[in-house]
Amino acid sequence: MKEDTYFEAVHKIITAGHMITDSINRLLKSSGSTEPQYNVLQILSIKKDEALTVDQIQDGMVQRNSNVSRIVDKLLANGLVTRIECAENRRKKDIKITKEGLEYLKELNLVVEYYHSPMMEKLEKKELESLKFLISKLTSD
Amino acid sequence: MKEDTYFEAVHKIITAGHMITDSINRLLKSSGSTEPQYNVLQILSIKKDEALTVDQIQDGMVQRNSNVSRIVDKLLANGLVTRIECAENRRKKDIKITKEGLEYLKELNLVVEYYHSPMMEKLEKKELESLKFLISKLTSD
DNA sequence: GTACAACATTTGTATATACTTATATAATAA
DNA sequence: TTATTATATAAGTATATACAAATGTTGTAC
Repeated sequence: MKEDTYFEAVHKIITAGHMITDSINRLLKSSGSTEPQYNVLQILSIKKDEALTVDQIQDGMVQRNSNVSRIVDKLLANGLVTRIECAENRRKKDIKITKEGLEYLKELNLVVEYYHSPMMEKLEKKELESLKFLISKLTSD
Repeated sequence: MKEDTYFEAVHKIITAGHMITDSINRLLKSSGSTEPQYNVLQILSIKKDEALTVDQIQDGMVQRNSNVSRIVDKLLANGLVTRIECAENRRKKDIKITKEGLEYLKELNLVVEYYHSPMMEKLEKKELESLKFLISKLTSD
């Protein structure tokens, strides 16, 4: 029955997704960080020369209910990001990753990549592309 | 590059998994429940005539760090499960879903199925099977 | 048998999260 | 202008979660 196959597939997506973030979170904690903090640093690092607002960071977060303000508070306290009032719109905040933040992110990336390395060999490139395609199709509106 | 494809695929799994559980959690809260509570009820309903221990329930949980004891406390307070000392091993607890629990679960399932119904049409049976296969392969040890 | 380790669950506690409300700024309309 | 509404972020608060420690039970070595 198709319905059963659907629920099995979705269950696999859900458990795999949670299992991966849980494992990474545990590893990151050993390095003094957390998955949400890592997530914010990563988002900021993509366009490391331009500032992002809280909203823009929120959009990229895995856990959508993350309180980015408070996560940024913590990163700020550790000198990993800067947060200044946006010049054009003083409601917004310009948040940027610092040089220290980028350095620290590199360390965290090593930990995360080490976690992924065995999994990375499990599927061929074609299979990974197929996986991407199928999930995109499933979650499209 | 294969590595990029890998990370894109994994990112899709993670965001899809979290997005689905978040959405379902929000819906369940409108029905007076939560995703973890629903998860426990579902696990208990599969073998509804035999009791499960805290450990066995834990194994089936999406969020592995769920404190099953406390989730069961809440279900118990609402009469949805029973919890008695296991006869063979008094360290264990025999937890069972009640008739009320099964009825309530039916209601929750309607809500959850309604959420899934549009997504269920997105992929063909063959595609769902392929998805299952790929995630299994990715997460196998 | 008594001690000691292992096991199953619960409880304590600090932190994080979800959700609401508040604050401040900006945009719009009368 | 000055209300009014919308927007962006932060703060308040209750609940949930993560992790450690405690409790009670069983298994095992001596």
